Amino acid sequence: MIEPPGRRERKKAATRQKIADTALDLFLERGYDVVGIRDVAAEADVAVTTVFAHFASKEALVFERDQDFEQRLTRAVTDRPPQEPLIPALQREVQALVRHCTAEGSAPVRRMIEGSPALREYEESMSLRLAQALAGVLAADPRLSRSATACRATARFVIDAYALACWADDPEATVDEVFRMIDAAWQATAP
Amino acid sequence: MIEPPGRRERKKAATRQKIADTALDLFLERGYDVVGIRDVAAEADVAVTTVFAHFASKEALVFERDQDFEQRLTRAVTDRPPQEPLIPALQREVQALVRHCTAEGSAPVRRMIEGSPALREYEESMSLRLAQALAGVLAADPRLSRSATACRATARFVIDAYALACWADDPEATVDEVFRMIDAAWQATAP
DNA sequence: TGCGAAACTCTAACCGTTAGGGTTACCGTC
DNA sequence: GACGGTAACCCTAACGGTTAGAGTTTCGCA
Repeated sequence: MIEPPGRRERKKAATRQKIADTALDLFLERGYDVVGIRDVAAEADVAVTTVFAHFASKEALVFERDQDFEQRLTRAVTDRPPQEPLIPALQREVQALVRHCTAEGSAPVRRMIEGSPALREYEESMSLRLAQALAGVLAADPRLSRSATACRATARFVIDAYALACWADDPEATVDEVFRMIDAAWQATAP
Repeated sequence: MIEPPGRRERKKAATRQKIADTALDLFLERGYDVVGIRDVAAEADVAVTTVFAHFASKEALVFERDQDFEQRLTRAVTDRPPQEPLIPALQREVQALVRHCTAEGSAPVRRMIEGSPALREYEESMSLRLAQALAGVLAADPRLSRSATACRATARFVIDAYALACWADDPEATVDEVFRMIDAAWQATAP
């Protein structure tokens, strides 16, 4: 099924990777806001337009690592075992995502995000998209049958847990504590 | 105590007001993204730099109306009667804020916000600031004595209720429903 | 009256982003 | 193996938000 990609696709992927790597290196080395897109393009030896052919914005260069969060979260809901309750399944997945974000090597990147309002805003807007996707699968799950409002609220609460934990001193404990609240909130929506 | 402001301050306020009014008029009339800052400045008969002396960004021109949300929310917590429980007090205030945002005259503005990703992102980032301020007063309230995490989570949940209701078909019912969830979540944090 | 400062002005740029249009390199087909 | 289509890439030039710098007007106050 999986054909080995042709030269064309390999070159494209290589270009994308090189841009992302170069950008992150430059950002970490000199600072996010003193490095311009033109610098990144020059260092990666591509045209500025090529950068924007691969990435929608300067901020997107920083968050390439967590592209698949949306899929992971929605699958945690749709692919959970038949009798598995919703909240613990979500909690496990959020723990995994948070671990990924607060891993050893991610510390400099997180410090960089913390220091740039533009990056923090971008992360928030990603979270919003995440919450909307999650609300969608919650509303569609026949095992749940909750109101659209309950689904949307729960989705946002879950993303809140993720966002809070990413910046907390003790991420794992934060997820647990917030999910205790989410569980209570979810029970309160039982039809 | 309150001195009548001198000519200087009155002129400054008038300039600010004129810029905001002109901007909103132009935005609603021609569309947010086809109207540039230079257009606004020209129509208001001021320099572009003056616009930015009064407003931090183009988006801020649209949201001048709800500057005091932060103060209103925090006061709803700190100024509530001695024995008044937290959640209903917050719920009332959120209802008021939502009513303000979904009032008759606000419809065109909300449609404009809906149509512009930049404006929606800006609104989200304002919400984040709101949640942080709220978390602060919750943590400081001696009547509550909950963990910092519980305060932060609750604050975000409350802002979620506000954000969801602003875009819901039935804002008032949405606030009520989400606050039923928030109440359950908050009870679950009792020490 | 005159001084200091705040409000405002103009000019000229910086930076992210995009449109337009051209070149190269790969892929599938005859 | 030549060949046409097209995806990836390039360059130039611009647009629009935003800011620095430096000058001018207007106000408040001594």
